[in-house]
Amino acid sequence: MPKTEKRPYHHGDLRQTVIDTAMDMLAENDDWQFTLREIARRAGVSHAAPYKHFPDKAALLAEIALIGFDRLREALLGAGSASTENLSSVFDARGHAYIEFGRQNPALYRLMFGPELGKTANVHLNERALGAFDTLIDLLERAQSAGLVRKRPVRGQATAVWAQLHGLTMLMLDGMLRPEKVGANAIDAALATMREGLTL
Amino acid sequence: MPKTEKRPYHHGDLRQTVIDTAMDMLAENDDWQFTLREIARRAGVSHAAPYKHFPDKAALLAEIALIGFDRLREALLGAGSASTENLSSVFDARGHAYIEFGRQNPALYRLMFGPELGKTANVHLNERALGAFDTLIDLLERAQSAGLVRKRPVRGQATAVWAQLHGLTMLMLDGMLRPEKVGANAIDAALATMREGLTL
DNA sequence: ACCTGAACACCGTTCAAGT
DNA sequence: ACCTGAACACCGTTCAAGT
Repeated sequence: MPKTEKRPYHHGDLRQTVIDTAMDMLAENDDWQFTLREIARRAGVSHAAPYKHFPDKAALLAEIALIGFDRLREALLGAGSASTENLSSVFDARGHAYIEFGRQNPALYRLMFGPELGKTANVHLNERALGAFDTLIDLLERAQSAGLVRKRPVRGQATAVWAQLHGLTMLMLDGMLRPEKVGANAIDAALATMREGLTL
Repeated sequence: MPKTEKRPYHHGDLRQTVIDTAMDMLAENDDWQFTLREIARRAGVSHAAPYKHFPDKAALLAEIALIGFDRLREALLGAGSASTENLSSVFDARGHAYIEFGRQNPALYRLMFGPELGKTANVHLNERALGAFDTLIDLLERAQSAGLVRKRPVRGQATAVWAQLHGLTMLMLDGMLRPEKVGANAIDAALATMREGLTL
């Protein structure tokens, strides 16, 4: 809340304020072009102040991407509890939850998978990103045991599922899934095709 | 070839030189962060000169993205001629050709699907991008008639295939398909899963 | 018709100096 | 321990002026 008030010389919790401000700005555009200087402006501090809390812009981006992956994981786990029964509805629910996360957080999603996180961040990042991946692998293993999914190497299946969802999300955000070209509910149709690749 | 020679006041074909130089710079990095000023420097002209040939940076990006889509289409058409027989090997060949294009032109591929082309370009761009999509739809229709592919709405299947390939390509470029996590040949495995979603 | 040079309004980043 | 102000080396873009 406290964004542009008059502040004493010492801010209090500038680090968190910088992150929050960046998140706010992320929510304002489809693309995520925010600038450190504008964050400082909004936070009411000098443009050099953030450097006391983050070594550089890339470090802030990495921090934010981590938050993004945490939120994505929560959104996925929140969609359908993974009881051994009705596993297929869990797949459906999570597939839609994934794409919906992208639709509702376009700039954040782009940042999470953008090339700006190249070197430094990817170590920590992939840890958490691939946490959700492990959940997917687990789900597929149980679905195979339950006879719901073809017995194939789960890692390959998980890769296929993730790439399918990521691809759909990205093409949607890029505006490439135009209804005239691709059909009205192309996303549902694509998910159905994917399901036929998995299910027995 | 003629890149940094001494030039007369009038360049000759600066427009093409700018495009070529940008393409060269695209090939030098995994990500595509080139700057108009550096292009001008390499081309041996003032940094204002390119503005006589492109209204702004976005226009140059759009031009280059178009070239990228043309090259991708060529790469796809070059991989397996679409005779009615052995359609499934055509699918395989083109799937691999798609991903291989991304691997060999990472910066160009990222630019083609990047958010920088948002407003202006997407009209013309989608025209050509979706040209390849029409080819895919045609392929799927014939494969359905030949009894090789499940009879489902082709647009949905085409969307699934494109999203799968785009997702795999992007995750690969982002370094998210690490062999330790995802298996050594996760891409082939994912493509196999996709094929099982299509074939009878 | 095409290009240059200086200028404007921005960046990210650094660093001595302030509180 | 945390923040500021000025400074540096860059951008993209514009525009009068040069050839």
